[in-house]
Amino acid sequence: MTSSNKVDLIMKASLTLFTERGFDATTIPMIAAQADVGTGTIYRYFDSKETLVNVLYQESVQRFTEKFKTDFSKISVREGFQHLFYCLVDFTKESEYALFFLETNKDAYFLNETSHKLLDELTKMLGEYFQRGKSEGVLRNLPSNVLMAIVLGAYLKLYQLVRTGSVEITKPFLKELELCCWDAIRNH
Amino acid sequence: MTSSNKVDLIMKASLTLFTERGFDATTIPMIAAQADVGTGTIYRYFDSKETLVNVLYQESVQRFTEKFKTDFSKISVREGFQHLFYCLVDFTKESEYALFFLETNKDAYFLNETSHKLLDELTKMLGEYFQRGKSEGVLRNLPSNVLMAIVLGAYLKLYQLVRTGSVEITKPFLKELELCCWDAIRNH
Amino acid sequence: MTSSNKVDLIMKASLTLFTERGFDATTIPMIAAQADVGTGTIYRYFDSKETLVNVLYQESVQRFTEKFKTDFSKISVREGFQHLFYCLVDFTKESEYALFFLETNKDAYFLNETSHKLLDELTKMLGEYFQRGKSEGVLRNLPSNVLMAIVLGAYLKLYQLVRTGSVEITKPFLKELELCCWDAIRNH
Amino acid sequence: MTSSNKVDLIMKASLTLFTERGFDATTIPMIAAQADVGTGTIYRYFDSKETLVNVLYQESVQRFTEKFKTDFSKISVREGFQHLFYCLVDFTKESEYALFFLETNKDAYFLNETSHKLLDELTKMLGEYFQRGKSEGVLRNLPSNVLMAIVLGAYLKLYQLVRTGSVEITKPFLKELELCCWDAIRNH
DNA sequence: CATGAATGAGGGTTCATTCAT
DNA sequence: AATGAATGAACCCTCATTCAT
Repeated sequence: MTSSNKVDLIMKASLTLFTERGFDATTIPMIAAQADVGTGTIYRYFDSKETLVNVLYQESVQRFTEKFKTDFSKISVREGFQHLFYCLVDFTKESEYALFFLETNKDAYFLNETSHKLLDELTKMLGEYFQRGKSEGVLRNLPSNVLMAIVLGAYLKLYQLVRTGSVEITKPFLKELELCCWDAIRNH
Repeated sequence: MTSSNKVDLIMKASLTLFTERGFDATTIPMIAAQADVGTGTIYRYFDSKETLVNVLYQESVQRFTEKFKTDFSKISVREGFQHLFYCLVDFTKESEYALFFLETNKDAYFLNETSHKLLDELTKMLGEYFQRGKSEGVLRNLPSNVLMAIVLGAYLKLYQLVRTGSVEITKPFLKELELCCWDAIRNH
Repeated sequence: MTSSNKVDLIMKASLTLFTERGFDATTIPMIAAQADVGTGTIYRYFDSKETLVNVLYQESVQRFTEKFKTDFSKISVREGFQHLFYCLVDFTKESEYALFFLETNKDAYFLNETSHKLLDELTKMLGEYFQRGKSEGVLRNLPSNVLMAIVLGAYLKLYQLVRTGSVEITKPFLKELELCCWDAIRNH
Repeated sequence: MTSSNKVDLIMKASLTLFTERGFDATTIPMIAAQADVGTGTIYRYFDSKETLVNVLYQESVQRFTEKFKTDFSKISVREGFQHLFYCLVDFTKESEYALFFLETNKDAYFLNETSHKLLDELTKMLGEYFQRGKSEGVLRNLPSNVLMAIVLGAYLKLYQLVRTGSVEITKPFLKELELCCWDAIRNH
């Protein structure tokens, strides 16, 4: 009933396909078939395939950024990490394909300026958290982007296993995973 | 010796381009230009673009597998991990693009059965190592593929930073990274 | 009266756009926007884009034919030519784009039989006039369609200059032009 | 045997189709079929459909300009006109479709800067001729572009009749036509 | 052996036309 | 009656693949 019904179908289909096959291997006819709309319909809502992928990317980054925002001054570095980790978990729970922006290399040729800007914003927020952790001596003294890469890279690869059904998510499992990642970056 | 020269040129060019731009965004003329051969020449040595990418993938996996093979009975779990980690380091040192097979999702549509089989072989070897670690109580009690995902995911994402020049590799840096990864999966 | 209002809007918009951009470069949405109606509305009044262009063409030819009709027996060949010339002038004065049917090559692929028939009717009338002029020895002894082509071709090309603003129309200017054309075809 | 064999086929086919049906109504598959080449082949030699039409246009204008160039100081205005007229005749004799640039409105959206420049060059040459004619009092005192429009418009419309086979060209016929056009613009 | 000109299937995209509202 | 969202055929163009040289 909502006018954006078709838009949602298209975005959901695109997100899945882009994540599974990549931008270039995903064709507009594929998306149209998956979304059960005509190919022309996609162009009623998105100027081009590139626009579509950027909208998707930006929407993902923004939702994650929103979710991640919190008053870090009120929580410890340890709690901050738990917050980050369960943001990732919640985010991927909403959609198996939501971490699309993590799979996409940030210098992918199809990303536009807005996409870069939004990612930079998120990166900055994450960077500030990691910086504080290092200042307090709680986190390893490695560049923030390295700490991020370790956590996000590990989680991403892990979630690919979830998608293929090789691994099932349970509460205790998540708890242990969180510990893994935390142990990877904290000072011992 | 003479003709295999061209094969090498083609494979090196392909590896770089596939890793940098992805399989679909890389065209045969691009590879030919980069390798400084005619487009037709590529087809003299490889049946198709898909064949080429699979040969490349398999060659990568095999070289890595070969490098990884060692008599684990003679070393501790801790030493085994160091072996694994420095295999990754050595491998990427040979070519920035060598980890192509790690960047390629294992259910990528263009991988054929042989590629899957060779990857499975490597996975099995890695699995055995992780299994032993768990049996000895040294590693966390998580599925082996999860432990692998954490280590490889982290290293892979990290190496993407190296390729973009955001991070520089030094000996002490590698040592700390190795510890990160080890701390992520070992029992505390 | 009410619904024909929309028809008029659509036809006026079409005439302008078809003349300015050509049949193929003019889209139905363009016409709809220019006429300030919905795209669907155009199809309420015209079966198809081809129907529309033919109705337009026929209407133009018919209006011109009506204007051109006169009792030639009462006027001289010279006066007849002035009549023809000022028919062209009046016609273009009504709308800069009215000569659409002259700009359209008569073997344009989109013209249907009715359009051809109506043009033939006009051609016949013009032909009779030119024939008489030749019989009386006033006009050059060239095929009538040739005499027509000279006059119409010259006037048409001239009017394109008017549309681009390169030339301004004044009474004395028109008088001289008329003489040009007359001198082109009369016997000297 | 010449390497430009295919280029010639494509250009000839394009010229015909663009002239007969217009730029927009002519599709690349049509041109390919007419030229008896694959669609891809066209893109080996021409960047785009727009490039193709511009090359064609420029080639036409240049060949005509070359033909038209002469030492006007050595001939009278009357002789100059004969030169112009028989340039048109020769030009169209080489190919029925050679006057493509006359059929194309000079503000057609697909013409690029080079095309405009070349046409301006020709226009300037023609303008100088007409100017001289007016200075000497031989030609009517009308703007040069008007005099041009009359002659070129008349000839163009005339040649469309030739293409449809409605009119046959003979030497005496041409001689009379030349007189028609001359009488249209000369001072009486 | 090596090449690159030639090809056509299939990609992204547009737009004439339909139809539910 | 009027609309414009939805559609898919057909556009322009690319590129994996072939083959004559």
